[in-house]
Order: sequence, then C-alpha cells, then structure tokens
Amino acid sequence: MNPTIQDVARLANVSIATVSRVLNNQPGYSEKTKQKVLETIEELGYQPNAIARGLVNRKTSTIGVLFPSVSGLLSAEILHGIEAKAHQHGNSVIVCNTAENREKTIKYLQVLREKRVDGLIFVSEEVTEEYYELFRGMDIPVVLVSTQSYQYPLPYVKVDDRHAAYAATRHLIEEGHTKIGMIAGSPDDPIAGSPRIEGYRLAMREAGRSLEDSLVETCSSFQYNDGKSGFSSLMNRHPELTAIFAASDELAIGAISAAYKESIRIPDDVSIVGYDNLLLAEMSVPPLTTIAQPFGRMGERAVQMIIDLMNGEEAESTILPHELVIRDSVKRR
Amino acid sequence: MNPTIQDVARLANVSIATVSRVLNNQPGYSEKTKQKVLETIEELGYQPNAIARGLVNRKTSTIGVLFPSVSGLLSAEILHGIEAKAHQHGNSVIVCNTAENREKTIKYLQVLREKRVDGLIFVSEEVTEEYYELFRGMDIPVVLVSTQSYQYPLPYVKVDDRHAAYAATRHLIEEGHTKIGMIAGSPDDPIAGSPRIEGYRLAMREAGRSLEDSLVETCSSFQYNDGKSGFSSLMNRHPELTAIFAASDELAIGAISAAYKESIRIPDDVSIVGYDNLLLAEMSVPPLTTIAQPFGRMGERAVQMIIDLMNGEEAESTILPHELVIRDSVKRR
DNA sequence: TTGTAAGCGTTATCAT
DNA sequence: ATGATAACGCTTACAA
Repeated sequence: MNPTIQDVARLANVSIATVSRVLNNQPGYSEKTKQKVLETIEELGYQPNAIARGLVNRKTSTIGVLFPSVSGLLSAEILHGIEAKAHQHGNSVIVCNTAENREKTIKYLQVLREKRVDGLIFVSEEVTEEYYELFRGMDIPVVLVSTQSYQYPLPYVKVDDRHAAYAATRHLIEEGHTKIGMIAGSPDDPIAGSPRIEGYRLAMREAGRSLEDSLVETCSSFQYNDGKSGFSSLMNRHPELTAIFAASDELAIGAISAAYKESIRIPDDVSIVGYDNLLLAEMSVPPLTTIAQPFGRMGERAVQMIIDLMNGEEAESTILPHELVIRDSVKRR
Repeated sequence: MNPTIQDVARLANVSIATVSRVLNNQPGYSEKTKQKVLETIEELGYQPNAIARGLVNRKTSTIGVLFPSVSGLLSAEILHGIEAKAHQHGNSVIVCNTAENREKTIKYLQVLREKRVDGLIFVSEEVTEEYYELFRGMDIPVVLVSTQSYQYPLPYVKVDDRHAAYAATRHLIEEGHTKIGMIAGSPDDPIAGSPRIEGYRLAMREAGRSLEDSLVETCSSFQYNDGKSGFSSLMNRHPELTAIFAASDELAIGAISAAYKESIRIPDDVSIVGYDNLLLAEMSVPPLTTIAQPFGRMGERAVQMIIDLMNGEEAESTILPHELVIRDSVKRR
C-alpha cells in the first residue's frame, strides 16, 4: 500500500542509504542517481514515514497545546496563531482541552509525553507544582501563553494586564468620566484577576477619583452571564455611574445586554469599555470600545519560542503590546 | 532520560517480551513477575513510546482534522466535540487550517499522510477530485462534517439545510409575517447556499407568499460584514419587509447592526431569525432567534464514525436534527 | 559515489 | 511462564 524506502531503493537499483541521502539532501551521490531516485519516488508516489523518522531522530515535529477550553472565542484565536506558525515551520499541533480539570490535564500530559511531542504550549491556566513536575519529566520546551508562573521559571508570552487595564480606565477618564465602575474577575486570580483591578485603581487614584471597593464588582468568571448579573448589581449599588470598565469582552457584552433589558442606553447613559477585542466586540450593538490583545501573534510568538528553545537558543519571555480600539460604546462627557 | 522497555526489563530481571506482555496485558506470566514489572515501571516512571508502538502496529491513534478556518466561531465548536470524543477513545487530534486554500490543503494532506494519521475529518469544505484522490491514496477512513459530496462516496454528518431553512421561514410565517426576505449565501454553494434558499422558497410557496427573486439577497460569504451590507440593500429594495431569515448567525448579527445604524428597530420594525446558534446568538442584542446546529454532537459523531470505520464496521452518513431556538429577535404580527 | 549494518523502542513469533 | 529475535521504516556511521 504505502511504498517504503526499500521499494524505492529496489526499483531504482540503489541502496536505501542512497535514497535516504537524496531524501534529506545530504551529499554523497551523483547527479544521475539523484535523478533516478527522484523519478522512482515520483513514480511510486512514495512519502517518507514520519513515524519511523521520529523513532530514529527522536523528534516528532509535533507540539502539544493545552487549553482550558477550545470552544472559547479567545482560545480559538490563539490556536489560529499557533497552528499557522507551527505548520510554517514544519510542525503539527495536537490540541488538548483540559476544561481546567486536574485529572484531564494530567492525562493529556501523559498522552503527549507518550507521543513524544517536541514542545508544549500551555494556555491561560495556572501552573501547579504537579504540572510543573510533569513538565520537567518530559524534558521538552514549555511556554506559557496568556498566563505566567511566579514560582517556576517558565517563559511566557502575554500582555501587561495591569498596564492594559490602566489604559482602558484612563480612556474613560480622558473622555470626561468621573464616576467609573469596574466589572472584574476574581481578585484571587493572580493572572487575569487582580492585575486588571490594580490597573483600574491605579488610573482612578492618579486622577484623584473615588476608590471605594464597592465600585468594583467581582465575578467568578469572565463570561457573558457574569457580565449580565454584574452590571445589574453594580448599577444597583451605584446608580450614579456613567462608565464601566469590564475585564473581558464577554463581560462587557453581558453588561450591554443587561443594560438593554433595563432600558439603560449604551453609550448615552453609560459608557463601556471591554477587554480582549474578540471578533464579537466588533459585532456588538453598539460596537465595543475595547483593549485588544494580539491573540494571533501571541500564539505565533509562543511557537517561535518553542522552536528557538528546541534549537538550544534562549527564549525571552515576551510582553506583547495591547492596544485601545475605539468603537462606539464610549461617549464623551 | 526517558526510560525504555529495555531499562524496565533489565531492572526487573525479565525479558522485554515479558514487560511488553504485562504492558498490553496479554497472558503469559505469573502474578509475581507481573507485580515486579509493575513496580519497576512505577519506580522508573516508565512511559511507553507511542512512536515506536506506532511503527510496529501501523497505528498512531491520531486523527487529522481539516478546517477552512480555526478561528471561526463555528469551527471552534465542532473542534470541541471532535477533541472530546477523540480523547475519550484514546485518540489525539491534529488540527489543520486550510484557509480554503488548495495548496495549503494539499500540503496538509501530505503532512498528515506522512504522520500516518488513522483517520481524517474534513469540515465545511467542498471535496474536489484532487482531494478525493489524495484521500484514496492515504487509504484511511475519511468523514465529512457540515458538508457532503455528491460525486464521491464519502460518509458525512450534517443537518438537513433545506429542512432547517424551511423551519426558520415557517416560524416567521406562523408568527404572522407575510413580507419576508432572506439574506443568503451564494446560490452556487451547493452545501450551505442553495439548499437554504430552497428551504426558504419552499415555505414561502407553501404559504402562498410572494416568491420574487429580489426578496433574497445573496452574499459571497456568511460573515458579519455581508450581513450588514446585505440588510441595507435588501431593505432598500423592499422597505415593506417585516421579517428576514438570515442564512447564518453572523449574517443575522450583521443585519442587526445595520438596522441599529439606520434606526430600524429589531424586532419591532423587522424580525430576524438566524442560523447556527453560535455562542454569540445568545449574546446578541436582542438575543437572536435562530436555528441551532448541534456542532458539538456533529464533531462527536464524526469521530465515532471514524472509529467504527477503523474497526472495519460500516458507518452511515448521519443527518442530525436541527432545532428552532426562540429568543427575542422575532415579534408576532 | 555507494552499500552494509547497527540502531531507534516496540510488538509478535517462535522456541524453550 | 519466559526469552530470543525478527520485523516496523528510517538514519547514520563505517566500509568499500
């Protein structure tokens, strides 16, 4: 069925070593035999067996990616970048959806180890000691995306959450708002939670604005429904607010939905800025002003780092720039 | 670094054959040696090398998935189902983003062939003769998702587009609308284009409604921007419309945006029903009434079919049921 | 320039 | 119940 290097060698009247040489274009054969080999490869439709290669080279040209959720809008965009860059460098990517579940994650890590992937990309999730030990056992490059580890020396690529949140809040302030609330993630989340809250507070303090704790509504996730309920309870507590910074686009869209239900007009009554710039930010009504994270490039950069690491080079952790994307959900006061 | 079966054998004072036996729990050893082997496996932290296994078993437990776009909301949901089911059966999935590009697709097919994947899932794209020949050359199970082939005998899983579009239109009719337009894909698209148009026309004809061609606005894609422009030109041509069936949620959301800009109220002035039921349908303002495609289950089913096929069983093409999800974008007349 | 042969880490077929 | 050993399809010294 699938012809092997043996078949090619036989038909071309050379040894498998020679075929292997032209395949990997190493020196050691005449132009004539090269042609002959190439012809019979063509004739047979021969394709090298990557599995056999992997066995001898101890290299699979495959990288594993662990996501907390594949169906999430956010993961999809990161995956896109990873996939593109990986294939561009001749690598394939195996996707794993951990669902933020310990057992699943461990299982996946085992599978990826058995499959001898050359590198690992770990997205949007905290690295526990258990995971870290597993990483070490695999002895391959690991890079973190949209997360980082304070305890373990793992390179990462992400944006500066604190700074980005500052920029979002700052925008609201510059547009003349003084009563600004925030719909945030959990303060216990050291990656996407507290830094964004700090960024908000920083901007507020700097502008001499009120810093009451009750101004920030903390949610247990960054999803739509939390935005919805978060908006209601926040506005209930602080009807005087004219602007809100939501720590994710989903949260922001949830807030917009809730506002719509309560006949609060966006942005006429209250302005909103989101965070992420997912595809859906642009589709929102009104289109959402938000902080863009360069998801695609984050994925690409992560792959580049993995590849550098595989080549024995250093790979510096990277902070990618965020960007304020102005659309129609903020009104000047 | 990574211990091999040799290391285990040596340390346990048995042959590699015996270790292999307990690993694959085949008969042929005493309970005592089994324990000893298991212990030393534990001790060494041995994990079998799937690459070596793949070489001898001619089976990689890996399936390749080809998408026209990974960042699309739709693909993400299908991928989720595929990933879950695949891992549940001990298979990994390699993702490939063809970007609907011939060269890329061919390149990916080659890579997947070299990597000796056990099966292929081909999503939302037309199967050309070239692709089909490549499939045949690989000699592995292939299943189509959200598409089908009239020329080649490839099993598929999808919904009945014609019927689903009929149901959407029918809903509008039952809600008392008589002037109903459609924002559609390309009539030349035999999968997601013409069948949905036909479903719409079927319902209209059945209800004795007008069937003018100008009532359906055809777009070159199913994306947001087309929905936006499509809505404007359709309403311009037919200001009397009170309802629109959009052939995708993105198209529908685009229409809603355009309506918002032109101060046309949804659903008070015109009702809209979408198609797909993406996550974003629920987040829309107003929440979108739409036809749900069971993307997750489609992915799962496809994997199940691949697995059945690998086991030499038959796999029937499957039409999964669609469902009308009623939210707030349709108003009774 | 070319070929032989020893691995790579398994499984599977024989013997014993 | 166990152990040699030949594959699996390739790469890479080492010979010639």
